[in-house]
Amino acid sequence: MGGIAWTEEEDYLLKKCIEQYGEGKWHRVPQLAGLNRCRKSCRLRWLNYLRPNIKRGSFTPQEVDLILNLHNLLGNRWSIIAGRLPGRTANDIKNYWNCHLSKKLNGQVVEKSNSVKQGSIFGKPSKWKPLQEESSKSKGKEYVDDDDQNNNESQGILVENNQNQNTPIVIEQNSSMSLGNMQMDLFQFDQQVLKAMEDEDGCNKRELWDDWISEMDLWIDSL
DNA sequence: AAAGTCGTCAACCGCCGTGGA
DNA sequence: TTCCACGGCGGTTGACGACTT
Repeated sequence: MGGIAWTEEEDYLLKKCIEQYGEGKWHRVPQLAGLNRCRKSCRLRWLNYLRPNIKRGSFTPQEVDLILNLHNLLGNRWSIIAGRLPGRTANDIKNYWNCHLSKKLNGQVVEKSNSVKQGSIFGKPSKWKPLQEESSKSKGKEYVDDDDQNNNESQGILVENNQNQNTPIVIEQNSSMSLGNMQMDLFQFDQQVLKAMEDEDGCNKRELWDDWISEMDLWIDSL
């Protein structure tokens, strides 16, 4: 483990505290619960372990499929991915990805260190690595992903991000989501979003994103 | 049986965005 | 407008059990 393990007593105190005072106000939790832990540790322990309805055990094939597809679209945005998988925590999904999926996919479509390059509808400002650093990928030009060693030639289109010019948007062609018989043409959807974004000054990005998430929710609910 | 290596995952770290003063 | 505290996030670490040599 990466730190000092929580004891049963600490878990009990934290749980009791959250039940009494509710979630939030994490800065007060250590004091209220009588724990010698920082606010972040308390929050993490609650979210990843103590919270009700947390699903334990191995991931189902459906969940894995969903993770793969969502990661392909969103990159390493584990909290958003976790939001689409009821009962699973972002930490669980991140660990699962790092232990299983990234290795499986390494050399194919996604690589752990720069997975964010793939299929992100909206570039994430600041933390996301600008594609300009990649010699073979220039702004506004089609590219062939270097990481795709299956030679599937996963081509995409780089579109300049309105908000942060260092963070291009990458949409993979032929990207779709499949789960059983369900099929969703996300590339087509992405194109609609991009078209809409071109017409805006960037201020509506959040709304577009929310719309997209809502569409995703409806789709998942329909499964 | 012992030593070395690998895989897993809970916990920590540091950064960022946001909201209030 | 600036500063600060806080919540939240993704990346990383490291302990420990399982497996291999």
